[in-house]
Amino acid sequence: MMYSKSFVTIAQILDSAQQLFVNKSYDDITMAEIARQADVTKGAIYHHFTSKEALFLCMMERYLENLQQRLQPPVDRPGAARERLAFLTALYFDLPFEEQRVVQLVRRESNRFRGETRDRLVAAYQRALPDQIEAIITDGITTGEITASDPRLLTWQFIAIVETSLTSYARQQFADGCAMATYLTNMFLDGAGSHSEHAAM
Amino acid sequence: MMYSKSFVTIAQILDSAQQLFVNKSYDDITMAEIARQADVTKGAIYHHFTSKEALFLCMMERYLENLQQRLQPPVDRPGAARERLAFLTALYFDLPFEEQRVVQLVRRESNRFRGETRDRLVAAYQRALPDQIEAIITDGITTGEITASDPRLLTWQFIAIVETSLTSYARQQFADGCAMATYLTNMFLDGAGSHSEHAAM
DNA sequence: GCAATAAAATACCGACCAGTATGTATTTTT
DNA sequence: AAAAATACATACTGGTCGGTATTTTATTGC
Repeated sequence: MMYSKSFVTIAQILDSAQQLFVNKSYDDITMAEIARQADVTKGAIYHHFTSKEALFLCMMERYLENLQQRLQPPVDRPGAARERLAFLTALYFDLPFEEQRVVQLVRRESNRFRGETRDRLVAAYQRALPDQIEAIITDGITTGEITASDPRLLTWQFIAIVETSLTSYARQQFADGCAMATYLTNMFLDGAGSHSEHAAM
Repeated sequence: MMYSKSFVTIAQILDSAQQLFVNKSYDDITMAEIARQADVTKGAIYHHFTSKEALFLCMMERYLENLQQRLQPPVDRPGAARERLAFLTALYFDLPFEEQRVVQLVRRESNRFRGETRDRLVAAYQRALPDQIEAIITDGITTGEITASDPRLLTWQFIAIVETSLTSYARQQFADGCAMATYLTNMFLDGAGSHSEHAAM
């Protein structure tokens, strides 16, 4: 074994696929395009992946598994939910912008798939983001820091708020990812309403 | 003149297109499928619409214009931002569930288009939702009811929070659309953190 | 260094689908 | 009621793209 050549090729293919799928929709990206971007031929891709769908899934699972590990520290460590959520969000914002946007593919493209592909895609996403955030939120509810409400709904709301920042307009409003993470976390916990005891920004 | 037969046919086509596009992605829906659903032929569709893209755009513009008018009352009337936002959201939830989901097509599919199609799609969406919500939020900032922050960002956050409710799981947590609208609005204004002076639910 | 096998390139196939060309029915106008 | 315009149907085409069959090249075990 030790077909290191293969691993390099596979990584090239996955990287190229990721880059292309982020900027265009699944159907708009052709296998030939991915091959060209990866500097290999279509035959090489089909040697390593059984189908376009399998390639997409593999790329997403690789990305999401990496994301999951990257976001683990604030989940494992104890502390105030506010700080842990802000920390997790800041870690996410540390990624290159293009890599941040890959998570959006789950929502954008998952409807296209059925059966095992869809299940695995959703499961990988679940592990990478909602499960980890929900763990922090559940802790926050236990300690009374967060209002007792459905944790899953709260998780979705938090993710939704963070995702609003994935635009160039939103980026311009903040100095860096850390400031943005703090703002978004505070917005989630304190809301947009005026109440003197909290500074939302 | 005024061939009423055409208008019926056109409406059938647009209704069918809307129904199909909500449940599957743009590329997965064929013109033949739309024709079959509308009980006409592909020729009939191409008689009334120059292209698939034009049909999609026409359908969306029709929907968004209708949505805009539907959501106008709380924008025009004065009052507390909290009540106006909750009212607007409740009006939205009064739509059949399938029609609520049509707004998601803007985010899901607008990347597919370029040039005029994209511009018109985004503009129609802007008029129907963000512009109207931003008007209320801006008023809320003026009166001090909402914290002074970028109104456009706040608008996106509000929309994002409301969109989290477009799942069957979220529906099950609430008795009706009005309760859901109140919860989501309060969540936006008061946040998820515990603070005795505000009841989040 | 030589099979054996994996990796990658080339050439091609079949299905699909947006869009068109063309013909026919129906309605409106003259 | 003839002419003209509109509405719709059918059959077809051109091109695209996922996938495969086959050949060539590189790598590995012996």
